[in-house]
Amino acid sequence: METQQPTQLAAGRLEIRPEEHAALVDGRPLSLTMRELQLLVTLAGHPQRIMTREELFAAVWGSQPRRDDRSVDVYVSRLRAKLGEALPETQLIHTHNGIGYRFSPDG
Amino acid sequence: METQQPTQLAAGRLEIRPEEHAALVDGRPLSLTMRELQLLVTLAGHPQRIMTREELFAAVWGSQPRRDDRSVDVYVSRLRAKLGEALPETQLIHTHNGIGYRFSPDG
DNA sequence: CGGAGCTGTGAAAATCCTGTTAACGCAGGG
DNA sequence: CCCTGCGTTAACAGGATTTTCACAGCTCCG
Repeated sequence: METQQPTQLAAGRLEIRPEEHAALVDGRPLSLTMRELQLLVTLAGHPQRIMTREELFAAVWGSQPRRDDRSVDVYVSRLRAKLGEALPETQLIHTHNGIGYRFSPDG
Repeated sequence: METQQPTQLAAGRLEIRPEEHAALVDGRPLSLTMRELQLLVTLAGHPQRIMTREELFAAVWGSQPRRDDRSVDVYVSRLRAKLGEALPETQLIHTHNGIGYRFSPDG
């Protein structure tokens, strides 16, 4: 069981405070939904690591995804949209075809 | 225990003087009730911080809210109405779904 | 007493979030 | 070219949450 309680995660101008339910850019919180935040926390909690959809789903939804479930993709898309609004020209979440996604603190 | 006694809180045209039981817009006092003022002071005392209903209730009512208590929401609504009258086109209090509310000095 | 204002509560109305599906685009292979 | 596999995102319906309204009890005065 991999439980982690980082009080703070940082990635350039982005700062994540899981216990405060907040993801800040320049000190200003983004309005993320619960799911979006959980997903971001999970990804950012494992920087530079390629995480499979299964891993992500398990961490955020707490169960196994159905076959052909696209929830993770949809939420990554929503998350990217909001991050992109606050941090244009920055690509924090990278796609790894056929595998999953990876969070890179440095763009 | 986090007690603070700021003699003054400012947010653009809004000025709050807790010890004088007053909230002013352009020097003109708003007529807020006790609860509304306490709520505003609490929120404004933690700018940009997402505060849960529990935190807010504890700070303003001095106890734990019942389950499914909507007092905080109702008072936020009343407070917004009065702030919105004095400062149209300004959104000082932001909702964070599933969590609580946040005060942002800059709209 | 009678009026005015504040409070908390319940419930309807409005808004937002979620999970799902499907359409679309892109790249690679045959 | 056409087909296929994969990722991205628009759209939608249902559910969950928040916002607002109405109301009844209280208190504070004149």
